[in-house]
Amino acid sequence: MPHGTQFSTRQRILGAAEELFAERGFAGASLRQVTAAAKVNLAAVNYHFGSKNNLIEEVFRRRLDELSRRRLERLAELDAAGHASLETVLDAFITPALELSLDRKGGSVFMRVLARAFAEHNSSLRTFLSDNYGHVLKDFAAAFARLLPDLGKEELYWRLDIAVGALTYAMADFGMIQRRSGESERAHREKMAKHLIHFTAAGLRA
Amino acid sequence: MPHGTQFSTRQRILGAAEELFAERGFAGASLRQVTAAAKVNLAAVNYHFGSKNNLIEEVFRRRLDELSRRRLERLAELDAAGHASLETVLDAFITPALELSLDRKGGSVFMRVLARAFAEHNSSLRTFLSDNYGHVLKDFAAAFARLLPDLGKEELYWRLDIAVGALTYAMADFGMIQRRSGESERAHREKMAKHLIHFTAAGLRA
DNA sequence: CTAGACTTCAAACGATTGTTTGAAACGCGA
DNA sequence: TCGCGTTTCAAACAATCGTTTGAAGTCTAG
Repeated sequence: MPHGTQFSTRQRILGAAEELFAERGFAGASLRQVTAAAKVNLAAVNYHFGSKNNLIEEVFRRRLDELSRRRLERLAELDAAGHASLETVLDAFITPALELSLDRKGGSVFMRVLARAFAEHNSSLRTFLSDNYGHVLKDFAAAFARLLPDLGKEELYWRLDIAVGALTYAMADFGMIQRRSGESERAHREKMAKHLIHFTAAGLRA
Repeated sequence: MPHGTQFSTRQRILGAAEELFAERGFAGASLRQVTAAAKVNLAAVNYHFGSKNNLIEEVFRRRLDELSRRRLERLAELDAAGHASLETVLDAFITPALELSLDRKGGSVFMRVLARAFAEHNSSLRTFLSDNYGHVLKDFAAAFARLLPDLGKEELYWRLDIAVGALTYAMADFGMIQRRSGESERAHREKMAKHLIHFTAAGLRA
């Protein structure tokens, strides 16, 4: 790492990798495709990141550090203000992801990558994500436990597991509903978030 | 195709491919790994299936033909008997997938492969699945529309999209809940199906 | 202006990818 | 037993994979 800002090459690689991993998967996107899309030299990946695996982890770290911070921040605000409800806690989890998606041109690029990670069952990637960001899910689970005191622990965990599935799948835009022509990406995603919160809250209450 | 039964090589390849695609993805599992696991010659894949892409499609066809048939059969039974409710229709969708999972030693191998297909956003695989098995989802959507007559069409589609996400994710066993030691795979999966139906029905009603 | 750390580059490394080849082995009807 | 369609096999194809190399280029502190 030198002195001045080093955004250029590193960030270009991360951006291109994110899009190609979302589109073709981690194994399906080659470093040559990534570096070509980023318009940098092939060797730049191993120079800046060491290996393809490290690049993959860095793609997650770049987004998840801030995403986790924002989620926990919103959750803490709710607890402090005494405004915690199923709907507001779900909103604290979803809205930061929504904003992240809307930061980028294509929409939910990173969320698609994140959903891919769930499919990697025995990979070291799941260990990496669980080790580094598992505490976020734990904090939210504790908040839901407080809001649903009548639910047994096992019952609660089942419902949370299903809820995470619904959220992951929907935020990754894996479904069949297409954005209506003329409707902005923002409007489409916000409508989805609204339905998602409504649906999941009802499922958790059941 | 010769005279006698030809289960051996073809079926061994399909079984090994299914497991490796579930574990490493379509791009991540090579034909050499597949043929080694199936204990057949490398060239057998191209001889029996023509290409890797055709093999992938055949992995789906082998399971989805019967799965779709059973799902529609159960749905038709419900309609004929007048027993259709949110819970029973969800059961008609989930139980056949559950039985398919329990047919095999490892549990939900094929369901994991199926969930991988959802992540392949622009691939020809999604087109193949949509073209050949889209009518199943359509029939179920129609059944739900009849059961939720007060819901607007757009509202209904949003909820169904979210429901499919929850079902896909859960049936693929992507969640964090582990089977309890001492608990059978069957008992674990049936418990999941019960929670899944309860959660999703509540979300659809909302 | 020079020394030296940092970054980029073209080129190549061996390994692995999907696919093709032609010969060998097989299985059954005639 | 012969002959012939079917299947298996080892070997090789060009292409692509992740990674490494050493030289060329860029930049700033001194």
